[in-house]
Amino acid sequence: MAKKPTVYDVAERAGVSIATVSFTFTQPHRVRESTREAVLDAARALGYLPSASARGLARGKTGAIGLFSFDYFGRSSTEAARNAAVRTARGPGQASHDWDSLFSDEANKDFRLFPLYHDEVQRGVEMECRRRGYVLMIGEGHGASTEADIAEIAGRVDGLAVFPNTLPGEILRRISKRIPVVELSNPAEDNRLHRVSVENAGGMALLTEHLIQHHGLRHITFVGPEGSPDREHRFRGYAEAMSVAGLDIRTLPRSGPTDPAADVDRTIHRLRASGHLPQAFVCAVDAEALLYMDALARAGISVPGQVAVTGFDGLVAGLVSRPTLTTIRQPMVELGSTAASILIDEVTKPSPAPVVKELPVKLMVRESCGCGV
Amino acid sequence: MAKKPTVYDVAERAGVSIATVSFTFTQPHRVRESTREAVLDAARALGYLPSASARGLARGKTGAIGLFSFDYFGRSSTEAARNAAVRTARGPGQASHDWDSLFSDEANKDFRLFPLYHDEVQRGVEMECRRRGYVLMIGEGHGASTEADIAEIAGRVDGLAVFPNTLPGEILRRISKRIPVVELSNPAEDNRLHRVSVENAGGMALLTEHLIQHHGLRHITFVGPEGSPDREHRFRGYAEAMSVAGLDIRTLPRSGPTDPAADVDRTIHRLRASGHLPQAFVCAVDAEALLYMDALARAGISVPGQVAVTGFDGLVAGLVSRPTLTTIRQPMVELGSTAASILIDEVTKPSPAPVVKELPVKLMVRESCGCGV
DNA sequence: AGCTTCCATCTATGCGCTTTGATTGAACCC
DNA sequence: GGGTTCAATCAAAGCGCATAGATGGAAGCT
Repeated sequence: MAKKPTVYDVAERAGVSIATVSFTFTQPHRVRESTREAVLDAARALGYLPSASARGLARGKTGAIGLFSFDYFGRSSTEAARNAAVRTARGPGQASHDWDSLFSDEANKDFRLFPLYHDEVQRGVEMECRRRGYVLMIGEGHGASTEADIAEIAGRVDGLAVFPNTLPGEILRRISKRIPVVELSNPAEDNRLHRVSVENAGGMALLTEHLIQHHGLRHITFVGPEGSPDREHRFRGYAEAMSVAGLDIRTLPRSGPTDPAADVDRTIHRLRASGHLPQAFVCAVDAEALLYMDALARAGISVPGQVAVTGFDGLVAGLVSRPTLTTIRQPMVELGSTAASILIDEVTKPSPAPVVKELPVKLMVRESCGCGV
Repeated sequence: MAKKPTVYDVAERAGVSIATVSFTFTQPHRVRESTREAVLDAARALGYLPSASARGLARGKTGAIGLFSFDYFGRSSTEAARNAAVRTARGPGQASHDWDSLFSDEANKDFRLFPLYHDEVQRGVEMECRRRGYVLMIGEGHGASTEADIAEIAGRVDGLAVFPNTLPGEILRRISKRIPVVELSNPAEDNRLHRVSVENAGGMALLTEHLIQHHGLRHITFVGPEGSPDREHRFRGYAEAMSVAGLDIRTLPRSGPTDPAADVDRTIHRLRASGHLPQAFVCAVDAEALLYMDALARAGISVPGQVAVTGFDGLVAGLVSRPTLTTIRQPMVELGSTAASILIDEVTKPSPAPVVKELPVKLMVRESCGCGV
């Protein structure tokens, strides 16, 4: 690691001023061909690479977009996907703790075995950044990220995309005064950030209507972990479709994030005991649906024979599960690329008002609703 | 986007010098409690965030690690995983072009549906970076990346991890003079980069021995796309195990990357016609194994009944395929975290010689070799 | 020839921060 | 009380680059 060469070194070797060196890299047309060659030769010979820090400082822009994502440990959705994979791979008879024996690497538990929601979104961001000549900086956080964590990212990008519930609202508001911030969900509060979301309500209404009209179901219960704005919007779609059809709206709480599988087992048991098992569980997210399919299988209840189950997201896990999962697929990659696009536009030319986009979703009719079995 | 506040603004508001502001953020113990509070209050009031560019320039380090990865379009391994997913989801009778109808988003073809090799490695890099207080910068490339592409990344990180075949060797060598570079594979040439790889030869030997000793197979053919150093090392392991057992070494070329499925179909057809179908195909990578399992199924040949198939990598796709794939699992997450770790160590305290690590692999005995069916 | 234009290049400044070495008081000691 | 120490703070010098404005010279025009 020899001392890093700078514009000064290149300029000296090429016999020009540093301005000329800078120009040959940033505005080649302003430099005569012959001198340009000389500069490039010198740069090559010295192994020169422009320092992004200096460049960013001088220009007042970094040329990078940040994505603030989850950290991956202990998230229940990840758990659910893990379990789904095990069930699929080993058949319903196998307990899910077999997982570790499949992939165990003592020092290296592998928590991430399906491309989940945020993975696909990240891919979209990457693609758009690349297309527009930006680079991507990845940060990870959890609700309680410290100021320092986030400054580490926010200080080095021109725009920031964040998943919901990864950063405290107050910090987000502060950051958004300096750089554009786009949030990837329906609004939890009116914080005037840029925003890209999907047709949560419309999609869920569509799905619910499918169960009502195509399958003639009437006892349909909505389930799913509370606390996310997306969940509320989806519930609204379900509720609307049920009202229109003159059906009762029913929803079940979840006691908590500890051992969700056992929690769902208890719920199923209680419902069956009281004779109130619904004809369908409409779940707020795929991960929850997989959890319910698992629990129903354990209880010896056939899906979709006795009870239908649906999800929302469109994870690959729902495509390889048995039965395959009827769900609403979000355009996750597009979600990411749209977010990046908004940010880059804002960097270039700020708009006075927050940009809000809602992307269409798509009903994926598969087996778990009772179709095609 | 009001004018971004700087140390000067904070210093003025807090009634101190900029040095004191800097110290309260970087060496809090050096400033008196009361002034520290004053500075932090001022910073909060102004919405101050330190500029990473300025900081990087002043410190001579950026605090970021780069990962140079593939771009995702048109890669055959991705194709193979896609097809495996379809086969799994729809049963062997369904053609794989059904895929698009499953997930179609006109404007947004979704090429990335399983966590492939590089996804898992990336996760490892992310984890280690986070643990050590670095941020991650993602770049994507293809063999022909321009100098400018790569400078964009290399100029803004303290260390760079690269997948093999993503950057021309000469550029890599140049970059490695300025910042540590670690390559994620066995060496293609002796370029004196840092390196982390896995026991390619040993793992493949182990797998081959399993087929020979446990299943008593004797006609075993090695297949897999050429051109990667990893492939060569794996072939060596296979060849050694065969030699030790006194068996013939056989390998099949692949005609090219265009329509690999048809290519494999032809290969199978030709082998069967000539009566030389082997008892097992030992594949250099999981993706290739999935391709062979597909082709064999299309030809009406039972796996593992008539022919065994094995892979190498340990992708999730091989866990959900039918039959499940016997393979060698690489510790991919650990591969990534080790790479990041090497880089960060080098940034802190450069070592005189290239650091080379080889990680252990693990034999995953599943169904496609003939076990447990 | 004398004028203007225009192009290629250079000089000089500043981007926001870190860090060294200097300065100032206050506390301490004999 | 004079000298010593130490903690807290500050002034100033870069870090490597972009860029506005200055400069000089060649070409074009009358």
